[in-house]
Formats: sequence, C-alpha cells, structure tokens
Amino acid sequence: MGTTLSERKKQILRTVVVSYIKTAEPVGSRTVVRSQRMGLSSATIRNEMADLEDMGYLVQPHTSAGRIPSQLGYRYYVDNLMALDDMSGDIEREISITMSREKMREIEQIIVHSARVLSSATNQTSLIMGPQFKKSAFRQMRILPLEEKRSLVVLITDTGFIKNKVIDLQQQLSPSELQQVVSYLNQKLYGLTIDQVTTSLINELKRDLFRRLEILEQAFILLEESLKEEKQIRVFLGGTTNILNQPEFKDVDKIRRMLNLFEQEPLLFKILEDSSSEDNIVVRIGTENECEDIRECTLVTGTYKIHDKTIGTVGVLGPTRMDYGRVINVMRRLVDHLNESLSS
Amino acid sequence: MGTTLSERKKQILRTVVVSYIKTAEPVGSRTVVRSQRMGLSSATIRNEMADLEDMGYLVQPHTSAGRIPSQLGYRYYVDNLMALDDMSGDIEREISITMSREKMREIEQIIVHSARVLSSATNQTSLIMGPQFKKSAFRQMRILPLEEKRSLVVLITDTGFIKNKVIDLQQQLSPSELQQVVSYLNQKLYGLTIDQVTTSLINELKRDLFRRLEILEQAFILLEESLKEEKQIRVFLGGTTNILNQPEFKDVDKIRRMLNLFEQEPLLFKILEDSSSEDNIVVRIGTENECEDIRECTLVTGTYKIHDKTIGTVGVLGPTRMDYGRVINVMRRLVDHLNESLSS
DNA sequence: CTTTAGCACTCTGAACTTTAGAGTGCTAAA
DNA sequence: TTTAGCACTCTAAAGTTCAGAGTGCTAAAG
Repeated sequence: MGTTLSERKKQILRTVVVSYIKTAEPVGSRTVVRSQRMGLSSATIRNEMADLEDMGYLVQPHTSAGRIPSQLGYRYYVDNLMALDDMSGDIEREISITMSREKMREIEQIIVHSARVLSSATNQTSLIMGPQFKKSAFRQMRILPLEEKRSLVVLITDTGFIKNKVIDLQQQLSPSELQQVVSYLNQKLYGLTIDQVTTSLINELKRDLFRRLEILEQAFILLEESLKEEKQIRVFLGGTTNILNQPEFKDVDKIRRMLNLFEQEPLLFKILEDSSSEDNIVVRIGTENECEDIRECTLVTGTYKIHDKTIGTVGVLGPTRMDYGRVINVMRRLVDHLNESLSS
Repeated sequence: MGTTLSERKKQILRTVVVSYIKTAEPVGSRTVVRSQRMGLSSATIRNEMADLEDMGYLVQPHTSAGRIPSQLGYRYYVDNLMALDDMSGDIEREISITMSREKMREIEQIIVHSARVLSSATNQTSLIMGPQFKKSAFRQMRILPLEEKRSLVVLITDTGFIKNKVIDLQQQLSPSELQQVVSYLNQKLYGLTIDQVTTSLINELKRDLFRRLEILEQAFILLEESLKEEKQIRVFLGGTTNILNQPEFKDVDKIRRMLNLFEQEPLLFKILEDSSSEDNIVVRIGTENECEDIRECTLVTGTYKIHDKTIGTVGVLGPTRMDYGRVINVMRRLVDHLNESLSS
C-alpha cells in the first residue's frame, strides 16, 4: 500500500520527519525546499505535501501552519526511510566508555547503570526490566542453618543467579533431615525453569515426600514463598526528568500523568513485556501501544540475555517525535554491552 | 523575643497560617475577620497585620494583596501555635489499616510500603532511608561454599539483618581453612558496629592472621567489599508526583529541579541524615535546610528503629505551605508502626 | 501534463491594553 | 483604641492588535 510512494514523495516525507524531529516545529514548504538539493519550487512541494496529507502521512496542526508527521508517517519513516547509518564510532565509544568504566559486580548495579547510560545517550526516559528470574532453570538448592529455627535458603540457577531468603521453621530440622529434603528436591527440579515450578508440581512433590519424611511442610512453604516473591520484577528507570525537556510535555497535566505511570511498577512491567520481542528491536509508535497512557509516545524495546538466554527487556520511552535512528543505534550497542557484562 | 506577641496577634497569626495552608491564597483582613469570633473590624486586624509584617512574621507578595506567612511565621506557628490535636482516630485507623493489611516479611517491602502510606496520607513526597546496616552490630559471619571457587558470605547483625554476597575466590580454600578464618573473625568482630569495622581494623586483623594462615587475602577482600557496598544506602521515595499538585510547583522549571533532585540518591541521603535527630521529629523550614535545592521547602523528619536501635530516617518533603499538624501526626503514627513491623 | 509565480486568505502567538476586584494604608471621627 | 470611609495600588484575566508564517488556488510558463 504505502510503498506506492513516488521517490520524490519519499524524499519529502523524510525531510519533513527529520526536520520535525530536530526542531519540533511544523515544517513548511519553504523549509523543505531549503533543505533539499532537487531544484523544485515551494509551490510544487506544497502540492506534494497536500498529497501526503491526503494519504495520511502528514497532518496540519491548523490551516496555515506547516505539516507534522502523523503516526503513519513515523511508521513509514521507521520502516522505509530511516538511515541507520551507524555512526557507531561516536555512540560506540560513548557507551563502551561509560559501560566499562568500573567493573561492576552486582547485577543490580549493572542494570541501574545501563538505565542511566541509555537515558543520557538518548535524552529520553529509559526502562529496564530486572532479570527475570523465572525464566532461568533450576540448578541447585542449598540450605544453611543459622540459628535454631532459622535457615537461609539459597537457590542457584543456570544463569548464575543466586537468590536467597531467610526462613523461619516451625520445628527444628536436623541437618540430615534437611539434607535429605534438599537432595531430593535438587534431583527433581534440576533443569526446570522457575516458571515450570508451579504450585501443582510442588504439591505433587509434597505428597511424594510426605510418605518418607513428615516434617517437611515448612520446607515447602519456604520454597513456594521464595519463588512467589519473584513474581513481581523490578523495573529500573533512568532519566525520568528527560521528558520535561520535550516540548510536548510542557503541560503540567501531561507530566503528572506520565510521572504517575512511572510510579506504577507493575504497569511498566506489563508495558515492557507486551511490546518486546526476542532478538528484535521493536518500535511501537503512538496507538500501536496497548497501554492507554503512552498513546502519545513511542516505545522502543530490546531484550538482553545471560548466557544466551533472554532474561529481560530494556526500553526507551519518549514522544513520538523521537530520534528513531539514534535511539535504535544506542539500544543495539547497549544491549550488546549488557549481554557481555552479564554473562561474565 | 517572638514570645512577646500579644494574645491577639497570636490568634491572628494562627488564623493566617491556617488559612493560607488550606487555600494557598494570600489572606486579607476580611478573611481573618470572618474566621474569627472576636468582634473586631477589618481595620483593626489590618493594623495588627501590619505590625506582624514589621516583626517579620508575615509578608505581602505585593502591595494590595493579602499576607502570607514568612518562614519565621511558619516557625512561630510550628513552635507555639500549632494544635497537635491528635485526631488520632482518623489517622491512626487509616495508617494501621494499610500498614498491616498483609504481613510483609521482607524489610524492603515494608519500607516501600511505608513510603507509599506516608506520601498518600500527607499528600506530599516521602523519603525513607533504607536501614543503615552500618549502625548495626556484628553478630556472626558464615561462609557457604557453592562451587569450587565461589562462596556465599553471610553476615548477621544484632538487628536481625542478614546480608549476603557471593564472592569469587582466587584459590580454593578447604572447608577447614575457611572454618578457621570464620571463627577467628567471629570472635574478633562480635559486637562491633559495622561502622567500627574500619579498613584499619581489617588491616590489623589481616596482619595478625597472616602469620597463621596465608591464603586469606581473598577472604578479606570479600569482607571489605561486602561492607563497602553498603556505604551507599538506598533512599525510597513515595508520591513524587504529589509535588505536582502543589500550586507552588506549577512552574515546569521548578518541577524539573525537584525531580532532578529526586534522582540523586546520595544527595537525598545527605539531606535526610543532616536534618534528622534521634527520637525527635524535626521540622526544617525553608532556609533552615542545608541543601540549596530545598530552600523553598519544608522537610519533616523522624527516625525509626529496630530493636531499639535507631537505624534509619523517614522524611516528608513539601512546600513550606504544608499542613504541619497533619504531617507530624502522620509521621508519629507511621514511625510507631514501622518500629513495630521491623522489630518482629 | 507539470511546474511555478503570485496573491488573497487564514491562523497563531506575542505584545499591549483594559478592567474588575481584592486589598491596603491613612485619616478623622467615635 | 477602634472603626468607618475613601483614595490608591496591584494583579490576573479578558480582550485587542498585529506581524509572520504558511497555505491553497489560479493562471501563466515550460
């Protein structure tokens, strides 16, 4: 459908989009003429622009203003016109410098730092979903008795996660009893993803074990709880104030709604999860987003991995008028670096 | 000095403060007359108000506007006039309901939740400093070998904190070697606050131990690192968007500066630490605050404890025009509940 | 058939003006 | 000491003006 655009129209559409992204001002025919070598008059451009408007790629805020890209216009730009001239040198350097400045050991630190880098390199708000524990596979479980009735449970996954939780036991278990339970569980659960460790599976194991050892109730509660807790995953934000620099957010009310959104972690999680796709950078423009609240924004998402296992999503959120080329480039680099940092 | 205010002036000052807190509009003499039983005319009130202005308790935004309280005025109000009529019933119920809705096990959860409650009950932004690990006393240390060269170090404090960290050892240590180190450390460190475990102390121990056991370098690095990491303590925010509801923040630029501040955790930490005082609720109005960025705000702080040990600070930040009575009441209740939740 | 010059027309946003209302300070009388 | 009364001040909102940017259309030129 849209592909039927003449070369000239494409050219013009690109110019309008690029200019509007840069200046946030509606683009008039004169402006297009100026930033174009092909020697056409403004009148001709005007006609073409009127056509592009009819086709839905451009809109006029009001008669006698320049044109701005419609959502469709952005879409076409992203799909067909955008130059992903990887000026990698620039960005690459910028990111790799800040990313590797200090070797960061803790996963959380790496993520927080990535969010910062991402937001400052794009001048937008960045969202990074913390590693999704539940997608990892169970490797082993350990129990470290602390005091009489308290123990530390340690879960280790194939992605190198080490999750631990202190639990209170109703009854005291002897070390050998504990050992039995633990080795039984290790055997049964090995290799399952945390997602697969459902309540029903746990119940099944419980029945099985009960016959042999009676005291285990608590041990199971423990396991269940330490898993349940991971259901809500943290989302890390960077550069939330960047939206204040965007002229589309000069209205206090919009700001309020946006910041409000940022405070609702579960929602952010859903937004990220909905739009991400493994191995691809996804661009969702305006109403392409499920979530009502970001229908005037664009969300660009990518995914990151630990040991080749996709484990989380990173996103950049900003007005539809966003420097798509830059954002996509930056995100590519960042995800690469992130994968690298996390897998070591 | 200020105490020389006549009863009538106090009355008037109170009325002005209360009214301005409620409406955010400068208060004129007519308004004062209306909300006052004593049968005085507006002219009299005007004279009194002019006096109060001379004394520095009130200011006029411009001639021919009503008066608004100066910083000094607020100060006087808080110190002498404020009615702390604990309408505890109301607040108490509101807080205790939301605080105890579900028994929350993890400390972090409790804190995050408290921040929410605090902000929504006051309609301001709340800041809660995460528990200051370093003020706790060392109880014991454990090491759980995971794989060949990885171990999990567990630190337990007298306040019931359990802090753990995975570390990579350069060389493999035999269980008995580890055991020796650990028990030596436990003996030496028992009862010291984490603050007291300084680098120099560590070095001293290191020298001492070296004679007996050579491989310990890593074990110490480990200890040092797990402590160092705790130096930056998290600050949890609640209701950051609430400042947007305050008319004093209708200017986008102010909002920007404020939100910017919120993104700088170390600064927030400093702000909280500077102004808090053990066992007392502290009110810092305007320029009474050290920090430049909140010179137009009031910060109310309190502290919370675990097992009778002061371990962190909670704060409410808002414009100087803030409902001091309510905020202070709410904070009292909240701190009580927090103490209770954390000490169980 | 396409392009272009020219022109009348539209719309906005910034700058200025106007005006009602709220509030003051002062004076003189109670 | 208090108060009524009045002239004066200042603001914030509503209205007015005006230049500038941009358009669409028409008619001529390529």
